Amino acid sequence: MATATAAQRRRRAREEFDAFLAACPSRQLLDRLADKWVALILTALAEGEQRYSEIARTIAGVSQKMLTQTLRNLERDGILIRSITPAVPVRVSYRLTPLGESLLPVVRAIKQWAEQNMGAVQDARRRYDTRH
Amino acid sequence: MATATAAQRRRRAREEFDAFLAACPSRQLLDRLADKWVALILTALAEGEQRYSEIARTIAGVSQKMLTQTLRNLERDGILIRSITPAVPVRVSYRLTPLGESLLPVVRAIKQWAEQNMGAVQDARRRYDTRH
DNA sequence: CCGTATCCTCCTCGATACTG
DNA sequence: CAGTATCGAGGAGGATACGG
Repeated sequence: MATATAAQRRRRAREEFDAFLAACPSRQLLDRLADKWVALILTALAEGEQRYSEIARTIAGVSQKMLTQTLRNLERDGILIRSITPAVPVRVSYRLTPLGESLLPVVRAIKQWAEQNMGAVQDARRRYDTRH
Repeated sequence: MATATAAQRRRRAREEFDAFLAACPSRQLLDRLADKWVALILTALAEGEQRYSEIARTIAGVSQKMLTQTLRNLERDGILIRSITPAVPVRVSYRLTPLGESLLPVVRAIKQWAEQNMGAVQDARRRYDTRH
């Protein structure tokens, strides 16, 4: 039956494309940067090493779970280093690696475009919404 | 009761932070760019005007629903223009606005960092995974 | 102080079917 | 050709409670 075959072809094409996207470096980077808390963490650590609780205070809206999870992901990616000072209570600090620091210009480029142009985007949205 | 008050304070702090993030230009831009299909659409349109079906063919993995939805969002944001040629069947074309074109260097910066450094990230992940 | 473990909710996205 | 409408599954992320 022709329709079934067409549906199967579409499914297969999608699976292949998903595999392509999963392997795509840009896609992977975009997924990381888009994580709700990554840009904020990178910006906080741009000024130097910070303790867990300092980051948590700076980024007042983050939950413990998400902060820990995001920091772990970034550590795994080699973007930052986690160092534990064994004391009571323990002291855990995070700082950017050179790889992490090399990401800062990209974050700043995004920030700069946003600050220069999101106003125009807002205007465009208002115009669109009144027309439709 | 002290615990209830602390919980309420946390909730309130989070709500304020959420409002801050919702208004943050960088956050808004990041959310757009991170949309699964936006970077691909921008890249496709970087070469010039394209018809709906051309974009759909180029981005083989996208569903009709998501392609239309993403294109509408980008049109609403003033990133691209949708033009309809009344014929049978109708012909709908999309092209970047100057605002949309100004976004291309940002996308390219992301792409460039990814292509240069995601290899290092992959290596870091492998090292991390074998250690843990 | 710095987490881990569960549960639960919202929201995105894909599948499918239908239309001018 | 270029959509729109509806439904359902899965995952992200927050609330809460507990642990070294």
